[in-house]
This record gives sequence, structure tokens and C-alpha cells, in this order.
Amino acid sequence: MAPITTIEHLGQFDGQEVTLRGWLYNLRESGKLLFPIFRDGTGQVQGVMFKKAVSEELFESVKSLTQESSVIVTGKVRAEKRAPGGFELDLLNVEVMQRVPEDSPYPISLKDHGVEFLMEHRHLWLRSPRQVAILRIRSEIERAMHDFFYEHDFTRADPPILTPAACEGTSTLFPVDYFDDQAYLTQSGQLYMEAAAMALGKVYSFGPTFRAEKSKTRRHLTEFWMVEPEVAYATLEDIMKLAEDFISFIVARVLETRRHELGVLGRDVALLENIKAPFPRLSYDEAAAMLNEGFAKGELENAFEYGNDFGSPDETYISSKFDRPVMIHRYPAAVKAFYMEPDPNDLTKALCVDVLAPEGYGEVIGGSQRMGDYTKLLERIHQHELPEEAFQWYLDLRKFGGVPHSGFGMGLERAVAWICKLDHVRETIPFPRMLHKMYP
RNA sequence: UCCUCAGUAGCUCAAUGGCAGAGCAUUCGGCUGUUAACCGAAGGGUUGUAGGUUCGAGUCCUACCUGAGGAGCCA
Repeated sequence: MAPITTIEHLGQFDGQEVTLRGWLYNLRESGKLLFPIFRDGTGQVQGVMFKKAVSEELFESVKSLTQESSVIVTGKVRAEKRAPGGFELDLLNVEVMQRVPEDSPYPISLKDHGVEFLMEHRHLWLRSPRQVAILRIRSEIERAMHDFFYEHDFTRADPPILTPAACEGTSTLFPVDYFDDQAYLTQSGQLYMEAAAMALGKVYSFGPTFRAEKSKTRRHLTEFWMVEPEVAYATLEDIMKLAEDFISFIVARVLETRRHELGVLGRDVALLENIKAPFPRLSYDEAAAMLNEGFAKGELENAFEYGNDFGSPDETYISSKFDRPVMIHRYPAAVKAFYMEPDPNDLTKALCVDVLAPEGYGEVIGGSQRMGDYTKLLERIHQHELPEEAFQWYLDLRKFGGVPHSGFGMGLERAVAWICKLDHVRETIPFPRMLHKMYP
């Protein structure tokens, strides 16, 4: 019996017989010669079968194979310069597990398809080489993320997904019936992570997050995954340092272990190799000045109004001036969430930071130093017309040993989209949930 | 919610207001080194829906539906 292996490990079996278990990716033929290409999730390999070399029955069964039929293939591995992976398989046997019938052929051909069609067939689209590469990079980023936080002595703590009220009071929530009570799907674990940080010191969470905003752009999903570290005794400066080290670590890891996949995507690796801490830092005021200058030079369509949050074109403009992520800090408190600590040097500003990814990918990280004072926090809750009762536990954190603390949240899908240089975040997650899109 | 664009064969697209077409996919035939292979043939259509203008509408007009991109909002 030939040993069972996978395509990525074929190189270890040069000259030997092996068995692969996978699917037919494509079939080319030239007279009495067949070139089936197999895939198994780890890569692709071309098989070669001469009519003379095998039984009539075997030749005919391979010749009539249809795209994406599942097969168990045995053959002899041979180094081949012309082959993309460096190896070919001289076929000895092909056992057909399930043959895709020709009257309902595999819908996703090797030619171009439109987005609507591909999304409708997302369960099959996942098999395409490009989607496989993206999901492998996503997985590697998740792994790097956990490695980073464990190496820095963080403890992972999981915040609830069902929550009784708005965390931030800003974005729109998905309501859920909770035994005849109203509950909501979480839009951020942050407030709970603050409580966990007071218990464990350095904590982080990673989980799904839900936003019911009617956003329909390439940067939005209604369900996305967020990683949120929270650190007791950390200041804004501490968390900015953490954020740039974190991003640098992740990018370095992808470059180290997923170069092949970046190649499949045609990603310009040189741009990623720039991504090393420290990152440029701009205050809100400096960034605003930059936007005014850009508008004066005619590089921006609309004038920036000081005091507002940056719009999407503004962020793209600012990040286009740098070769690595930019950290913009100290926004006007009025445009930010209620829980942020004011800047002692300018009480109208908040001690917060947004990290803008390069190449127009926008905000990937938002973080801040959290409000430390009980009375001021209560005041903010009233100002934002939030229900005080729901935040009593959160206020308690300032009553029982309150300390300065800070944290940030990174949207995984935006980070993946940037690192892979994708047009849209919908390709960064196996089954994206978008405005009016739940199938498959 | 608003703005812009699109909807024709299973898929990707063409068709000046005048016979609804091509490539891919599928089926059949050919080819002993193909690289989204190639060559030949066949089958495949309620042109998103409803109404209107016209001798005549895929094409023009109105409404609606669906999708895409963007704005706002956000990670």
C-alpha cells in the first residue's frame, strides 16, 4: 500500500508511490494522454496518464471525470521542472468517490464570474485557490495574534455575546428575544474586558461582534471578529506601543509562513516588509492640518471641518502619505465614545488612538485610555443619555480600586483584507454576513 | 436613509429602435506534454417584473424588484 500524504508534502516522496485524497480541479487531454489536475486543500498537482500504460476501463473513467469529482489517487511522484509545484504524479490508479454528474456540472468554472454569482455559491467558491490562500492567511493571523498575547503574558478572557444593553451607545444593535426580555448581540466586549483586566491585569478577547448598521461598503460586515486587549495600569502611550508591536508581529509572521499564499494573491510583499514599529504618530490637530493642506493643493475633494471625525476619503488621504500604518491620537472628545479619558493638557480632547492601515484600508484599530474617575464617568453616562442602572457594574470598577487602564480593538477582517490586499472584506471570512445577505 | 451604475443562454459578456449572438461550461468527434490547452460539431433564450411610447422595443419612458460601488456610520 502506498503511503497516504498531501500535496504540500509531495516533495518528500520523489520517486515513490503515494496516495492522495482530494478533488479533480481540471482535466486537460491530448489524444491518448490525460492531464488531470488534483487539489486536496494543501495544493494542486498534475497527474499524467498514458492510454497505453493503464487499463481501458481506468483510462475511460479518468477521461470522463467531471470538475470537482472527489477521487482517491495513487501514483508515482516525479520531479518535473514544467510543473508549477515542481512535481507531477504518474497515475497508477484513480478511485472515484463521487462523480459530479454532467447534467448538473460544478457551477464555478475556471473562467471569470461576477460577485453576485460567487456569493450565492460561497460554499463552493471557498474551494478556489485564491479563497484557500486567503483563509490560510486569516488562520495564520489568528494564530499569530494568540501567540503574541500569550508571549506578552496576557490571559484570554471571553466576554459575553448576549448583552443587556448597548456597550457604547453609538452603533446599531441586533435585538434578540431573551425569555421575553430584550437582549442584544454584542457590539464590543470592551466594557467586560475592563472588568477582566481589573481581575487579571493583562487580558484579551477574540470573538464575533455584531453591528446592525446599514453600511454597504467594502469595509463592512454585520458579523465580524474582533480582538480586544485590555491592560490595567496602561496609559494611552502604552497601548499605542502595544498596537504597533502587535501589528508588526502579525505582518512578520505572515511574511514568514505564508509567502506562498501571498504569491497566489499577487500581493506586493515589499510593501508588507516595511511594516515595522515604530509607526508614525499624528495628533488629531496635525492630521487636520494635513487635510487642510491637501484640500488647498486640490488633492482632496471636500474641505475638512475641524472638530468632525475623519471621513473615509480623509483617512485614505492621510494613510497614503506613509509607507506603514499611521496612529492618529487625541481626537475631540465630542466625536468619540463616552468612556474615554480626557487629555489633561486639553480637556476637549480624548486620550484615544485610531490606527489607519496603509493603501486605503482605513481604520483597523481603535483604542483609548478609559475614563478613571467615578463622578466624571457618571456625568458622561448622563450626557450620552445612557441608562445608569445598566452601567452600575461598570461604574463599580471605578469605585473598588480604580486604576488607569487602556485597551484597543482590532477588526480581524479589515486586517486580513489589508494584508492580503483584497478589494472587499467579504472574502476574508468563510461565510460573510452583510446587509440583507444571509445565504449560504 | 441618500447618490451613481447594472440586470440578455448555467457563467462572463456583445447586439445604431429593425432576423437574439460569441467565448466558457455540457454532449459528441480529433490530437502522445497539455498549462484558464487547442481544433471541429451539437443542444441550450418568457432579454429582472409590470405598464407605456412606436408599424416595430433587449434598446426609449414610468414604477417596482434584485445586485454592485460610494456617502453617512463604523472595526
